[in-house]
Amino acid sequence: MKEAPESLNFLEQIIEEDLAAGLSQDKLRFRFPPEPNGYLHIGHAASICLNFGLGERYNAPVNLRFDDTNPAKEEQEYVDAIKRDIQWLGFKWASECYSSDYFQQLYDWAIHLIKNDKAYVDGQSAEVQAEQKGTPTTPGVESPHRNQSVDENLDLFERMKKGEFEPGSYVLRAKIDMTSSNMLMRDPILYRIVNKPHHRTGDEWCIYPLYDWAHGESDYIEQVSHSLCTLEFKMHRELYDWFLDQLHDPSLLRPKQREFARRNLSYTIMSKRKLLQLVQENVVSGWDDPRMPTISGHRRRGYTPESIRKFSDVAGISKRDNITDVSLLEFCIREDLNKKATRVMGVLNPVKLVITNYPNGKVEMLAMENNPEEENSGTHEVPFSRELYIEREDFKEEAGSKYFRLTLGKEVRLKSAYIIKGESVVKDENGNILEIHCTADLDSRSGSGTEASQRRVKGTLHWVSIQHAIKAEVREYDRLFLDEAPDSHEDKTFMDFINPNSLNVVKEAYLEPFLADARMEDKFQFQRLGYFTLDKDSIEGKLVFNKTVGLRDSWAKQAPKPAQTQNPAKPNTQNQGHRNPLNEIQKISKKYTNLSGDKLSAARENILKLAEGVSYEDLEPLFNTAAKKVGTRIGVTLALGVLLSKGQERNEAINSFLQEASEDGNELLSSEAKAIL
RNA sequence: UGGUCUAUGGUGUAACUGGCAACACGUCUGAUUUUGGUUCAGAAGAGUCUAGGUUCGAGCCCUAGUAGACCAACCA
Repeated sequence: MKEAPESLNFLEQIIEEDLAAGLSQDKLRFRFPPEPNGYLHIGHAASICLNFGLGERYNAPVNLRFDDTNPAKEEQEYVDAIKRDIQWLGFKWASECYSSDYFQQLYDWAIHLIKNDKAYVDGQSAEVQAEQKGTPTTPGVESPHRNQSVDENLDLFERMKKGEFEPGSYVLRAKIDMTSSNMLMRDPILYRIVNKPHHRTGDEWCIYPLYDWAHGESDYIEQVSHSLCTLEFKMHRELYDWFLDQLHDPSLLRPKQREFARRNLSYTIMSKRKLLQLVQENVVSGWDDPRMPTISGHRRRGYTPESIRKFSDVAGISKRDNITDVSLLEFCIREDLNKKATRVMGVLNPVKLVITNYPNGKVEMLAMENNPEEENSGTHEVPFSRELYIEREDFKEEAGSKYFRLTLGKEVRLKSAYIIKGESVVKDENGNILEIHCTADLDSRSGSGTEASQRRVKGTLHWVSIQHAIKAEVREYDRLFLDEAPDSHEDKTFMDFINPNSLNVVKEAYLEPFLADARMEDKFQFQRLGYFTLDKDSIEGKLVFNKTVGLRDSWAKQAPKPAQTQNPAKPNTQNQGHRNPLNEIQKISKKYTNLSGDKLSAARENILKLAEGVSYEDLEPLFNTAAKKVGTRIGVTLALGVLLSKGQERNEAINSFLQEASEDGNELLSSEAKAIL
């Protein structure tokens, strides 16, 4: 068998190259390095799946490392939540590491830098130092402390460590290059003083390393071969390498930082800081609110680990900015749940249905398939009786032929039960429907094998027996934001796009009694409605269900849209400049010579129409289009014809362009040119 | 106005050392269906940001543009 022509992402290609260049595969090692200052979200899931996926692919260890160098923001709660989420996704880390475990080593290395005259203690204020740093376009100036003696630096750093100074009074800086075009190389800070207890080291330290000093060195200590991070750290690579240059022992592996684009999802945000704001301002109920893009939010909502891993896998990894449509995530969870979820019935917006020819007091237990997607999933029993609830939207007194549901005089099947026909309605004085009366074809019971049971009717409805139904709360969710990219607007913040209707609580839904025994980990499909799972707010006798995601609904698409699902104004990240008519013409023209017949004349018409919006000033530069780009020249010729007919004066440029075109070997071009010459 | 990175259907990714742009989602048909679900069959949709160049041949190479992202926290 030939190997499948598998395509590698660019990071896998880099690793393959390193392997080919002599890196031994058993040296491969990865890490996932979250800062414990918030909960993990779906973007982190991409990074987790990437790193742990590489670990699985190359049979290499993957460390979980908490980047805990800022005691002001970090908490044990977050450490615990992060571990829980990674485990839930199904990954096992080789070692649980903490940057804080390396504080002593980092300190020793800092001393080493000072002794080599590569670092110095600066006692200027943050403002002054910022001033001296310059801007991306102007070089910085050196600190007056830059050339202090090694001994003085050693002494000051020692006293920083001992806690003799106030926060902000002194920092340790690397001595690199205040004129570098990379701002991070302008004598970056290695240590600052923070008088806050650390969640692991307590009061042991009062100086803390900054990210750049801690991260690469931690990678080095752990002998991580490939340190993968998001694109915003690209600039840090130069510093990462500089630090390693100062202390790398050639007998040890030297870590390599590479960057990939973070995963963005449409209609949500992926910033821990902003998610924290949603939590703190009570826009959501917490980090695990089912509307949150966090892993814990998705879990609570009913997503499976498999679906999130599938999503990360199918979305892939690259270096370009992206906004992945949520529909891809929704596809992944539906695909998984379709195979797993137990089919049940529940009515969220009930209206009473009376089967007038069904005996009062009679109860039948009907068999209902647990999962038609799975052979041996079995059945469970659903009680059927004279009085039922069905969804209000499933009945109309009269409707067009495209409406497959219950109307007066038309037949539909009650799922797993009988075929019924609408007969009459009972209304209150305001015209609201109180009851629907129907008759059942009593021979048509599902599975009875009778001829009537085989009859086909257009629609099938779900239902519950009123007398047997259990009541439960059902929470339905919509996207949290109304904008596709809520945090990418210059004039507005993400808070301006909060969807006021993102949560819909159905206080009293009616569910089949089977659901009374539901457990937290169960996944259900409420037939025709969507996938649901128990929420943690459930208590004995008062269940709460979360709607994970609806079923695909090709009926709803035809009907008028319920809400703001579409957002016509595309913020689109990258403007490729196809907007103006001239660009359109160029685009059409390119393939002009490949066209024939109707398509050709349509393209010609199109160009002529678009040419109405083109100015001569814009068109003229295209006169010197390369000779072999015949299509483009035809387009230009056609557009020029339109301009001339509108009164554009002929000039030398026009005449020589047309002359040349009319003599061209391509007939299409020459004839168009001759026509207007 | 400095530096770095990126640019392929509506979206996300492919295309190995150049060889007539592929896959998934989404969209639209049709069939199947006791879920307007699923499944199956099919269709439409880009000629690869622009212009020039090298080449028999360019999404891949070269040049010049354009657009977007990132960089001046004692955050990570």
